[in-house]
Amino acid sequence: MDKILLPKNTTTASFIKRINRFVATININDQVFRAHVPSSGRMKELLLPGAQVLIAPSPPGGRTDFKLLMVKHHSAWISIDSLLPNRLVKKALQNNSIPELNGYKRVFSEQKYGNSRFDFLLQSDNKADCYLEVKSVTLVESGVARFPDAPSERGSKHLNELVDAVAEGFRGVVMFIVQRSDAVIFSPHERQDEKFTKALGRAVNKGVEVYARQCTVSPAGVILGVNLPVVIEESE
DNA sequence: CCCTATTACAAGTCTCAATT
DNA sequence: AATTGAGACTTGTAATAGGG
Repeated sequence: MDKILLPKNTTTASFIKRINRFVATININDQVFRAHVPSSGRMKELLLPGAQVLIAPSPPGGRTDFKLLMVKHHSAWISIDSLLPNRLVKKALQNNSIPELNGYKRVFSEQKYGNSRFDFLLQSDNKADCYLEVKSVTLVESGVARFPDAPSERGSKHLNELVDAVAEGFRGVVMFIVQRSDAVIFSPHERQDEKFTKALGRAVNKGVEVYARQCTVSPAGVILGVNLPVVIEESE
């Protein structure tokens, strides 16, 4: 089983507000602390005032007291650490437990390609190199997991670079890791980022493979779950 | 004057390169 | 071999600039 365990010294707190991209304030026993927000998404549906959050102490010497790990939403925990999916996928690759990506001998992290850096490069002696990009998803709307949570120029750029890689004869894969368990399908967030949605459709047409995975989330950790159907609507 | 648009800044973590 | 520094990465906020 592919699983990322959270540190044992976690506690809960009440979310107050997000100060900026990186910092939020939280309430513990009516005392206010600063907490690092380890995710670039907006998460405005999740980070509501009063929401229960799971936190861990930040390393000493930093500028925040705690780090946000999860937020409770409709009585379910959702992981908001955008780096966790990378660790999860890395573990799964090492365990050879992602059927679509089995059989590669070597795994490299953060490999440069063109002007981008992809999360993983998979290599074997007898097949083409495979570039893999992992995306963290925290937003679900009525069963539909959505990405991105905020318009991102980089997201589209990554997809286009994957298309280039495929055109060169490599294998290109993007994998969306949905850090919650209430999704039924995955679909790009067209309202939020039209460019990304179009880029994803184009990428698929050009041979980039797209997968989405659900997760089982609890305060103990995050377990990689089943595949979700990927639905990309044709808009043109 | 006010509303919109643009811009700079803040922060934590990771990687890679350079230095000890 | 181990440590350090720079750079990339990201959005909300505030300050500033520009147009009406």
